[in-house]
Amino acid sequence: MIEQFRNRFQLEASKFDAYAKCFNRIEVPAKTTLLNEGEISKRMFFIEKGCIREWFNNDGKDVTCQFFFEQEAVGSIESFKKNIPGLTTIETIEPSVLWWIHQEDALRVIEEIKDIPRLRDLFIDKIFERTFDYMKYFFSAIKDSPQERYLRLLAERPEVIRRVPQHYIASYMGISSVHLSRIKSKLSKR
Amino acid sequence: MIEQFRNRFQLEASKFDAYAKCFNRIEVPAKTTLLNEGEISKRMFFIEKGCIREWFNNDGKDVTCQFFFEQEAVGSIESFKKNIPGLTTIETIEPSVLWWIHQEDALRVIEEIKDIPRLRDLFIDKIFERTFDYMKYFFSAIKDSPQERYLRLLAERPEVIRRVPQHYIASYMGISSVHLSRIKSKLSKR
DNA sequence: ATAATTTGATAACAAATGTTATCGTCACCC
DNA sequence: GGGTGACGATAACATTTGTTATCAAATTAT
Repeated sequence: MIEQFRNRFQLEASKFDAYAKCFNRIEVPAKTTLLNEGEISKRMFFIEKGCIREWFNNDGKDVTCQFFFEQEAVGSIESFKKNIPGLTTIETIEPSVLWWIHQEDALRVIEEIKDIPRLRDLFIDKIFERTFDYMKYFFSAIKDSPQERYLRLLAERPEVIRRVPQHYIASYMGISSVHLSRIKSKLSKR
Repeated sequence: MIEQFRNRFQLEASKFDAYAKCFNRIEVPAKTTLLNEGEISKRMFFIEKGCIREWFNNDGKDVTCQFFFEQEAVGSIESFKKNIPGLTTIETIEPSVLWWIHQEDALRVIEEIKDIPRLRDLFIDKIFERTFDYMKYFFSAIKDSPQERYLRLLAERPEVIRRVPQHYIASYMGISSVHLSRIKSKLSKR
């Protein structure tokens, strides 16, 4: 994991090592809560192995708002800067191997990165990508039927379909698990 | 308009004037198409007065994806860097006074801005804000009923309700105009 | 191994939402 | 000032989606 980052960002060795010290490796079983509103000191996670979902409580029902897999960062910059949407809970779906960093360290690293043009541009691109993603999700939500959205998810993020329990996917799609089951059944009859 | 920007960004006079030269003022009637897939050279607009909607064609129906009002920028950075979602059309809803800039000029200004820490941070904050907005829209789409989303729109962006024709709002909410009419009627009966 | 829990499919019924059509009002154009 | 089209309300009916309940299979815990 560490080596991947070293290659990816090409920092000077001393600086990289300083950053690397901030990261802690943990292994956790499935259904482990990593972050919730109770916690005061926030953390950010990188997934070496496993799969995570982010969700929040809406009138007693959980609404899943995102899934994360290997090589992705969770508990990310957005929720660091503001708390949106309200406070979310992050928990593992599969047994996972994670690297975590304190929020303050992450923010400090980001501030330093902003002065290195190459990394700054990389950072800005990452934010843009995230913006595009959420634009896509939003547009898809208003223009596509649930069945179309399921097919889109299957095409664009097959990992989600393969690895995530179906009722979480239904919640993420904003439909009932019964309805998702019907969609699958209808599709399989072709 | 120009003076507002001068105050907002506090650039050196010479640089500011160079930028200012790139902007062109136009006045257009309602329902004017400002940008569509036919156009090769793209433009970006700032609204001095009026109101704009952005939409795209989805199987023969228009889907409205956003509304813009005074002091907002349209045809923005996102669609400059990538073309998402596909190509959108931008048209005025009300008679409007606009300032436009060539895409290339806008990109050049942005590149220069990245080296001025204060403006760079402003720029990054703007992108973040946009990301948060679309996250909120997406989450609201999966967790709230159409009626709740209407009330949210009324609370958070009353301008949209006041100034935009209802069938555009319905399209933006991803519901039929009949259904939106029913929601309003139901709410007014309380 | 057995029990308990989670997951997913299905049916029956209820509620929400879409579609099509009709009508009235209002603004705009000649 | 009469026509035209845009806008919005409403009704009737069709379709989609949610809810609740039940069952079976798979997974996990003891």
